[in-house]
Amino acid sequence: MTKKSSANSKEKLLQAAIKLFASKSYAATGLREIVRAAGVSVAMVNYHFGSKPTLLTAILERFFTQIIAIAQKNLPGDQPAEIKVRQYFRALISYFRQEPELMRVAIAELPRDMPEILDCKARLIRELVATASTGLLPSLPEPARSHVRVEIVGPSIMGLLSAHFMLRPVIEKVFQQTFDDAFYQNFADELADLFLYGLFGAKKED
Amino acid sequence: MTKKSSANSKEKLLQAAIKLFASKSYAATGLREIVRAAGVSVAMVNYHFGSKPTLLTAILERFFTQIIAIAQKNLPGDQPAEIKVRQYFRALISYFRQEPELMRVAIAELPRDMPEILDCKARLIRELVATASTGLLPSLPEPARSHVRVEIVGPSIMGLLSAHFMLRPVIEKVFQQTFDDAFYQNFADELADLFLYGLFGAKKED
DNA sequence: GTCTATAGTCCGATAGAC
DNA sequence: GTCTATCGGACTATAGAC
Repeated sequence: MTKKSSANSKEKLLQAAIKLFASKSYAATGLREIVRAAGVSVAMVNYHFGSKPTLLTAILERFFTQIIAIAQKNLPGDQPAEIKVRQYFRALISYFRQEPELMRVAIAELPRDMPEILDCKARLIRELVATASTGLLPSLPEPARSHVRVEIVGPSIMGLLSAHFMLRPVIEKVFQQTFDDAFYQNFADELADLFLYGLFGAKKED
Repeated sequence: MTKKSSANSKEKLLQAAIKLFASKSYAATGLREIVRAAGVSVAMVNYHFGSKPTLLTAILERFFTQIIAIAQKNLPGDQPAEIKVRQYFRALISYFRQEPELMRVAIAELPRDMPEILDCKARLIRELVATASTGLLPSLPEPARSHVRVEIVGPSIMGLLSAHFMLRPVIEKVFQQTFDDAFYQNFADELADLFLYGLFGAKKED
C-alpha cells in the first residue's frame, strides 16, 4: 500500500530494459532508448531506480528471486534425488522459456568493473546455492553424496541448463534449425539424463 | 612476408582489447581506452581493423582457431571415446587457464543486434562442431552413438566447460574461495567424469 | 510522479600532416 | 605506419517547472 498515485511506469521501465539489455547488452543500451520504449522520460529512471546500475540490480533481483523460489518448491522433500532433479530441471526450463530475455540478462551480465553488481549477483547466487544444496544433497545416493563438490557441480548445472538459451541465436544459425515446442518437449529430461547419468549412461526410455 | 615495416601495434591493440573487453565488455569499452592501454593512437584501430566490430571479430577468429585446433588434435583417432574426451577436456581447460580473458570475450560476447558478429561466431562454431563431432561420434559406444543429439550435447559441453570461467568472479565470492593450481589439478577430469557418467555415475578413482 | 532542458563527458570515425 | 585534431552525435545524470 505504499504505492499511492504511482502509475506503472516503473514496471514499464523494467520490461523495456530487460528486452533491450537482452538484445544489445546492458552497456550498449542507452537510457534514452529504454525510456523511449517504455514511453516515459529520462528522469523517471533516476526517480524510480536512482541510476542505470540500480536498474540492472533490480532485474537481477527479479530473476533470482524466481529461481530461488523454484528451487525451494522442487528440491526439498522426501522423494528420490532423481525425481527432484527432473522436476527442478523441468521447472527451470519452463521458466527460461517463459522469460528468455530476463534469463539472458540476469545470467550474462557480469561487468567485472562494477563491484555493486558483482556483489548483488554473488549474494543472490549464494542464496540459490544454499537453497539448492540443502534441498538436494541429503537425498543423493552414495557415493555421489560424499563426492559432490558444490563449487564445481553448482556452476556446471547453471552452465548446462543455460547454455542453450544463452547461445540460442548462434545455435540456430549453426544447426539451421529453429527451436519450437516440439524441440522443447523432452529438452529438460534430456538435460537431466545427461546430468544424472552422463553421455555413456543408461537412458530411461527404450 | 606481406608485413614490411609494420610494428606490432596490431598485436598490442588486440591484447589490450581482449583484456578490456573481458573485464568491461565490448560495448562498455571505448576505443580511446584501448589505444591508451596499447600505447598507440585512435587512428590505428581503423588502420588495422577498419572498425570496432571488426576488432571483435578478429578476437573471435583467434580464439576459435585455437579451439578448433585443439579438437583436431585430440578427438580423431582410434582410441576409445572416454580417453579422447578426457584428453580434450584437459587440453581445453589448460587453454582456458592460459587465455582466460580471450576465452571470456569469445564466449560471452553475443550482441544480437550486430549480424556481422553473429554470423562470424556462427561460422566459427559450425566449424568447431563439425570437427568435434566427426572426431568423436564414431568412437562412441552404443547406445550413446545413436542417441546423441549434437544440437543438444554440443552446447551442453560448451556450457559445462565454460561456466566456471565465465562466472568465476562471482563464484569466488559465493564460495569465499580463490582458485589456485591445486583446485585445477583434477578439474578437467571431474568435468569429464560428470559429462561421461553423470552425477550418479561411477567415479574412476576409489 | 512526470516532464523539458541542459550540463559535461565520452563515443566512433576520419581527414590530413608527416 | 603513425600521429593530432576534429566532427557530429550519444551518453548519464540532474536541475527545476508543473
